Amino acid sequence: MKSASERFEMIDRQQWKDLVQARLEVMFENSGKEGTLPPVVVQVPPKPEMGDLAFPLFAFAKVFGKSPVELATSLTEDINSLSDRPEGQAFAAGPYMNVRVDMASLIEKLCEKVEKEGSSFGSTNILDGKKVMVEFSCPNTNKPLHLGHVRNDCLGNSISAILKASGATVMKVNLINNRGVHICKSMLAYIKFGNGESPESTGIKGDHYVGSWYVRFNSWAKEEPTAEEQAQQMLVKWEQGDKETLELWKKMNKWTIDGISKTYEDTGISFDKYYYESDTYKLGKDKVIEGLERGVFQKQEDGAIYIDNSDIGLDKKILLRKDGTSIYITQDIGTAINRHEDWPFDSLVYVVASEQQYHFKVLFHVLDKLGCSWAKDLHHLSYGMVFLPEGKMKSREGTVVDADDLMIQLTAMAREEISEKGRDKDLEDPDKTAHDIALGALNYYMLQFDPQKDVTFNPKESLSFNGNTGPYIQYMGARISSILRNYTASEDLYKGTEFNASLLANEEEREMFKLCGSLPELVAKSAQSYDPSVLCSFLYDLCKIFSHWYHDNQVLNPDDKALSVARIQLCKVVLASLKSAMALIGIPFLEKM
RNA sequence: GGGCGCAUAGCUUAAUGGAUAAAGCGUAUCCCUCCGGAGGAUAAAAUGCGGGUUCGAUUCCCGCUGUGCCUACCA
Repeated sequence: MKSASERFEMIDRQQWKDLVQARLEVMFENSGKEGTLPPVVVQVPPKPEMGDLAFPLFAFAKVFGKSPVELATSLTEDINSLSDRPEGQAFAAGPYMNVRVDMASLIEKLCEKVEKEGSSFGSTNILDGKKVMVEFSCPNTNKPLHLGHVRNDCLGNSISAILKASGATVMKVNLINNRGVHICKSMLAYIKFGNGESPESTGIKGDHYVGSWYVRFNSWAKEEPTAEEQAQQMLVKWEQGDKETLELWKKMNKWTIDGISKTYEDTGISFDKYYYESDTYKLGKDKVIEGLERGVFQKQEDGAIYIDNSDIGLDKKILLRKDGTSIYITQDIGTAINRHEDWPFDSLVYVVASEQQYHFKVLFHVLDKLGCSWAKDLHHLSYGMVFLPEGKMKSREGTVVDADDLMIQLTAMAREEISEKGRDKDLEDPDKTAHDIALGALNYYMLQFDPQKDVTFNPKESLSFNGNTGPYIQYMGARISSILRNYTASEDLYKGTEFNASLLANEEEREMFKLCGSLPELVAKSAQSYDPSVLCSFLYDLCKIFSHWYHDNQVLNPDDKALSVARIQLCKVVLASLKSAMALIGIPFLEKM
C-alpha cells in the first residue's frame, strides 16, 4: 500500500522502484543463484546533476556475488533496453543506478495544476472529513505574553492552517487560565498599592498593567512573610464567591484579556473558541469519582484519590485532593471529556511545551483507563523551550523577552529599512508593510526549527532581515511580483508566443519545478509530523535557487520571446508555491516591500 | 536518586542508514551602465568521548562526559 504522501508525488518513484525490483529479480533468476533479494530502496541523489532518482545497489552485492558498481552497469543497460519503461533515462553512477526523468511533460502538468488550483495549490485531502481540535496559547491572566508564548502561538496557528490545508475541519481553541493563586497575587498587590488606578488612567496596556502588579507582589513578598498566605486566603474567598473579590477579579481579568487580545490581533493569531478555566476547573471531579467506583482509581487513607500508573512504569498520581477539590489534571480530564461530547473530534492536539510531557502521558493514560476510546486520538504537540543566551526566561526576574516589545522593535526596524532604501514612495502604506515584514520575520524565526528542539534566542543576532529569514522570503515574492508586473505591462510584445516547456531545462529550472511539485507532499509531511519547519526549509530552498537563477538569467527579453514566456511560466509556478507555503506559516505575502 | 530529551563550523540551525555533512550569522575578498542589492559570488571553518550492529552510522544500540526539562494533594 502506498503511503499517503506518495500520492502527491510528481515523479512516480513507486513506478521506478517497482521496475527496478522486477528487473533485479529477473537478473537474479537468470544468474541461477539461490537466495532472496533485499528490498529496493529509492532515494534522491545529493546533487541535481546526479539525476532525479537514485538506487543504491550495495545491498545486492552479496547475493549476486558482484560488486555494486558492476551491478549498476548491468542494471542500467537492462533498464534502458526496455521499450515500455517510464519516461526518463537511467545511468550508472558508481555503485548507484540513477534516473533522470523527462521534465517537459511534468512541467506542463505542474503548470496546469497550479493554474487550476491557484492559492490552494499545495493542499491535499489526506485528512478529508476529519475533525481536529487544536488547543494552544492558554495564557495566564496575570501577565503579558512573552517569547515562549509566541512560539506556542505561532506553532498552534500554523499547524492549524496546515491541518486545514490537508482537508481537516479544524477548531482552534484557547483555554484562558484565569484563576488560581497566581492570579490572586496581582490582585492583592493592586489592592495594596494600586490606588484605584487603571490601564486607562495610566495609559498602560492592560496585560502589562496587571503584569506589573504581579511583579510588585513578588518584590513585596520578599519583605512580607505573610504575603503568600494572604494570596491563599484570597483564593479561598474567590472560591467562596466573595462579591468584592469576584468584582476585582473580573475587572482585572478583562484588562489582561483585552491586552492579550491586542497582541493576538497584532501577531495574526486567532481562535474559533475560547474556554475559561473559571468555567471548567471543576469539571472532571465526577469523572474521577466515577473512576474510583469502577475500580480503576484508588483512594488513600487520607481520602485523596489517585491512579496507580505502575502498569506504564510511572509513579502514582493524585487526581483529587483529600479535601475533594480539583487539581490541574482533574480539570484537564474534565475538559477533554467535555470537549469530546461538545464536538466529537477525530483528534485533539495540545500545543504545550515539552516540560509537560509527563503530565500528558499521565492524562492520556487516565482517560484511557476511564474508558474513553478516543484517548488514543489525543496528541501532545510538545515543543522545546525558548532560552535566552543567559538561560531560561523568568517573569519574576524580568528576564523575559516581551511579545509586544519584540513586535514593536521588529516593526521599527522594518520601517527604518524601508526609509533607508527609499521605498516609501513605492508603497501604498509603508507602516503596514513594515508591520507585515515584522510579522514575517517573527513567524519564520519561530517556525524554522524542529518544534521538538529547544531554541536559543539571541536578540542581537536573531533580529535580522538578511539571510535565512522571513523578509528574505517576502523579498523574493515581491521581486517575482515585480517581474510579473513588468511582463503584464509589456504583454503585447509577447502575444501569440506559445509556452514551450522544453526551454526550461537547466539544472536550476529543473530543481525549482521539482521543488514546487513536491509542495503537496511536503504539506502532507508537515501535517503528519506536526512540523511547520518543513515548509520553512521548502521556502528558503526555493528562494535561494530562484535568487541565484534570476541573477544570471534575465526573465524578460524581447529578443527571445519564447524563452521569456517560458521563464514567466516558471515565475508563476514559483510565486504560487511561495504564496501557498507562506500562508501556512503566517508570513504575509507582499506584492511590494 | 529515577524518568525523558539534547550534544554537528566561533554562534544559531539542516541532513528518509548511503555518494564530497548543508545553510544563515560572524570573518576575509569580490560584483550595481544588469527585470528593485532585504541580493549574487568566492574562501577558511564541524559530527563531545569510547565501544557495538552494518557492505556502509551524524543517523540505530550500549557505556561515559556535559547539558536541559520532569519527578507537587502548583498550574
